[in-house]
Amino acid sequence: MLPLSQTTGYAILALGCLNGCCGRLMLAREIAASTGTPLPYLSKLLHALCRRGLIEGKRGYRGGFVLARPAEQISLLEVAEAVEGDAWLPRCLLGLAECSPQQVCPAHEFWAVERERIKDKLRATTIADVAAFARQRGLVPLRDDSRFPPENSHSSGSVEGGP
Amino acid sequence: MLPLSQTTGYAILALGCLNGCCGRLMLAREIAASTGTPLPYLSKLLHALCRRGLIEGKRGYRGGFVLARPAEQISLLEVAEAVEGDAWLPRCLLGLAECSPQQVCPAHEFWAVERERIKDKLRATTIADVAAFARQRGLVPLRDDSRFPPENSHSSGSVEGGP
DNA sequence: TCGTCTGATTACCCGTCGGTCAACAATTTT
DNA sequence: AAAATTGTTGACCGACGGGTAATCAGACGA
Repeated sequence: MLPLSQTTGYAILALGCLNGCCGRLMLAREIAASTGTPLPYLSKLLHALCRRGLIEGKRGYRGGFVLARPAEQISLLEVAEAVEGDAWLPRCLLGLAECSPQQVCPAHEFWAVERERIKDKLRATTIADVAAFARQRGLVPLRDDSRFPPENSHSSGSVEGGP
Repeated sequence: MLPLSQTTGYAILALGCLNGCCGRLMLAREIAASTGTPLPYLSKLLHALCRRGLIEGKRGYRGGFVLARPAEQISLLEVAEAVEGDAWLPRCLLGLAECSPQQVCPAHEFWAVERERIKDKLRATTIADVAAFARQRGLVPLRDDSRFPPENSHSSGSVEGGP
């Protein structure tokens, strides 16, 4: 259960990325560039997050993604459960398949407490908190507004092309 | 890093099993039956534990396995590191590949503390503690002494039987 | 309607983990 | 030496996570 998968890490970064782009649609391509996630892989992940109601996607011309709710209302626990699915079930710390309330392993009580502590931490941490981390990496503030021509100007929206 | 793998669980049960068979050689077949581990899979695992110096094996007729040290001196942390190997390296709780002391994730400090707490628990728990769990399952006390005809009334525990 | 932009989907590749099978090698008894 | 017993080893399999490529399908502007 414990260390979240790399895929969940991608999801967390992607959501943090969307948070930096307040209200505006963000392209999967941009999120991929910002977070360092392979675009095709990210695409599937984003779709899954759509199905789970964490973000909203719009396809076609001027499509993209937005957070479905304010970042402060999306906990990492929610993200973890959305991405990890059934793998998020509590397992015995020692890897004992037979460990149960009837047959408790030597670390059973300890692990129950720790697990709850960790879940509490994930519950208390939100996507908004992740923004600070993302900003450290200089990844969020892309804000390539050339994609959103201000209607009163007809500037060509050539999307740079990246490094 | 955290929930130990199923394989480590097998190793823990196997070692606990050997503990119940104080000093005597135990067959891989018996360990497999007692712990519910597939025999061929267990065989490789036992061999790995031999290489890591946790147990000693003897092949051929009247072969088997014994603990290399008293069960009280074998910590679960040692078992985990022996079985999991490099996978036991500390990873970011959130699955962030870029998480490092320079770019700390929102759970970095928290996770460092928790991880140490868990390692301490594993360090403090030994194979002797596992025996209680194994006994709960009624798995340990096989003790099929018919395999050990009393040629010498007092088994001098001559396990080493050097080459 | 057409062309283009965008996400969605399908198929496939690779490495690891848990697991199985079969052949092999070592040791002791006969 | 032969046979019986036991651990050892390599090949192989299926499932799953991470990753890639190519194609499909929806939305908008002209």
